[in-house]
Amino acid sequence: MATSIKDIANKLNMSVSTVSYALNGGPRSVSLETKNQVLAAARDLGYRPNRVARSMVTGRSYTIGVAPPEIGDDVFLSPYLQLAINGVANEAGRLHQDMLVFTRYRETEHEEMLSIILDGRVDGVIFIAPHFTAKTVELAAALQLPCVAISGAPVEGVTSFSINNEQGMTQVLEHLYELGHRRIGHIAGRLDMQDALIRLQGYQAFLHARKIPYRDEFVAKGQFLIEGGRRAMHELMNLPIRPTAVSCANDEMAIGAILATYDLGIKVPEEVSVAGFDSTPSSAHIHPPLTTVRQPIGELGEVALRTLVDMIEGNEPQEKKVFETDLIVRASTNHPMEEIHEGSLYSH
Amino acid sequence: MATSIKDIANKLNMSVSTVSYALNGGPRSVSLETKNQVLAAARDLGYRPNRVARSMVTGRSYTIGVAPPEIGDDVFLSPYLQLAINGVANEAGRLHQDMLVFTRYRETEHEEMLSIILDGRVDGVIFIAPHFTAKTVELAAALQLPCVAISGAPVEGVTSFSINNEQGMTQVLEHLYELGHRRIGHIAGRLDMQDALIRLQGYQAFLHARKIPYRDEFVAKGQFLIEGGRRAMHELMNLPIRPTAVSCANDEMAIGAILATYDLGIKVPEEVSVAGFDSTPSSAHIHPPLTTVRQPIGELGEVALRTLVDMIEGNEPQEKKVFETDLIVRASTNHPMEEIHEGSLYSH
DNA sequence: TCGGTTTAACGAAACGTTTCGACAGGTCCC
DNA sequence: GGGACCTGTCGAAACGTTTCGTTAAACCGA
Repeated sequence: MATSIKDIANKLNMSVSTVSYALNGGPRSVSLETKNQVLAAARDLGYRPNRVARSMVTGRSYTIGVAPPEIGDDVFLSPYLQLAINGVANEAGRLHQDMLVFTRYRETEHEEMLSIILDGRVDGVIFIAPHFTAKTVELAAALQLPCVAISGAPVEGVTSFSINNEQGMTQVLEHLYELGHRRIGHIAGRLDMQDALIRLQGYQAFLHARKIPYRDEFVAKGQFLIEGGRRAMHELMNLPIRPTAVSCANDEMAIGAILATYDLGIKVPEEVSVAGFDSTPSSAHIHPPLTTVRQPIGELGEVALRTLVDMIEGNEPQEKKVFETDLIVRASTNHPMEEIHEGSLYSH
Repeated sequence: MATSIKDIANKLNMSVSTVSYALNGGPRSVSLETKNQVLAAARDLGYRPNRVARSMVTGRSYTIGVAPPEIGDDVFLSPYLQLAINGVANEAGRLHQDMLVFTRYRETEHEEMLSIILDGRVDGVIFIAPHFTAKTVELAAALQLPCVAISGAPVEGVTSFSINNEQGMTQVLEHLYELGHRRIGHIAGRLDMQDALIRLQGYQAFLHARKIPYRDEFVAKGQFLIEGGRRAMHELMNLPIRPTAVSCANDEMAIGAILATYDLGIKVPEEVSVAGFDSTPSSAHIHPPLTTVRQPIGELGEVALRTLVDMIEGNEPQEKKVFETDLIVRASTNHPMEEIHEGSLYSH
């Protein structure tokens, strides 16, 4: 067995409380001599404090929970999650918190999930991109568990951090519009996730504002995945009348879309412009490099963690915060070809 | 306060032990009537078991620790770590283990790190790509803590999972050699990490076996990072006599190397071949797509976790396992140009 | 010298579980 | 009808801490 505070107490013929005071430097004082004895004995015996026992009495674990979106296996392959978790981890390190990742989200219902979250191991939870169909976040918040969400849009009654999705969509569509595009397609993400839905709505709103008729066939679904984007792009490019530009709801699908253009021998951006969303690292390396919308995902993670720790410390939670986006123009977007070669895009 | 087992006992005028038996279905039997009463009361009171208290007495937390390599901020941006952790998380979910990520590695010395690891929150630890200069792994193993390492090479006295780095290097260098390359450069990783060192040694061994003289200036250091690879490639391409092919110790540096060729207006693979190592997702998307060595990082993570849980359950640890690698040939490598245009590579 | 404060230490309760020893009552079998 | 055995329950100890109430001694100023 590992050595405990009691072993030290026995060895030195002291009470455990004295040893505890000596080890922690409080809350009562001990004589310098005692303190040195205890420290020496602790070293000799290879004592290591048991944080589980401590957290039983203090109620603090200095560990925060991270709940990824329920997307089955391979959650950690999502660049979005990677960036968010990286931000959380960076800030957690600074604030001396460890990070408990719940790996069993997928197989659980709200009740079971809540039990996992509330079982005492963590002081609070960060939900990353929760499905808005899942009510776990709201329930957890209602049960007084400190928690925050990084999500597509503010969550009712929960401290949440999101980006201005409408703004981002407007930026990228405005860019395409100004390049001269009028037939703009959209590859949508998982529509059970806030970001996907709001970006699609932003797309529709933009068309409406510009008085461009909405065509159902110009919207394809890509599930936020590379392969989904690839399939969706095949669909769009096989239409009798193709879009001249495609805005994708995330970079992974945009990468898939570009891979589809390789398949089909279509040139980007000469024959079709492709834009992404998120500004993941890969977006800069694909050929051609992606025009995309930068959202400060890592920063969201950092701020979310900082706020969560704040809430745990007992401070008033802020209600929400919305981050701004930037357009990053790279080589995957340009003027539509028909301005140069009239009609050439109608080929099938 | 959250409701406890004692609240249920009070409400029903039972002893806590009976309630515990009813809730857990053992180890003693309870009457069906009692059981139903307890279950109903638990539901009514919103009871959730406190796993911290349970793990105090059982000694099991059903949580495994993940210790990333000590590489400062932005650990989660490393594709290698992402793939490994993804594998660990997948398998952890299946085996009902949560994953505690230690975020404070960087600021701690062995002793402090050990205290964090051994503080009772985890049943065992997976070390991912530990520096071989850091002795934390060995110390943890010596202290009887179940632990495994995913690392560049087997670690003395520790159950470890690694890939056959020599094999991988031989595969990629053989490929370049057969394409006709004789002036082969190498961009090395962080030489305080096993993988980097062994790959460099593999490079040297290959040259020796092929009787190609080793040139110091053909080896540049890239720290396993994109920017490092880019800088290193600039160095190599500015040599009076350039290598005609460059093997990089990981894909990120290879991507950096390709970015460098963009900077310099050098064509890949026409003027210089570039090969990576790891087969990360991005390697397939960079232009041109990277020839690289596939190592089953995710699988390593899965097997490591499964083995760790096995050890926790008390089974004999296996000593180590070495995984095989495959060469993936893509468009970034080809015959050296000088076979076609003699001497053209000497231009500076 | 005396009351009051400070310092140092002890013992015990508490956190929420699990599980062992004990015991009462019932059933079974020869 | 008496031991052996099972079933259901209780009380208490244990896990390793922190911290409160208490006490005894030392110290201080008037």
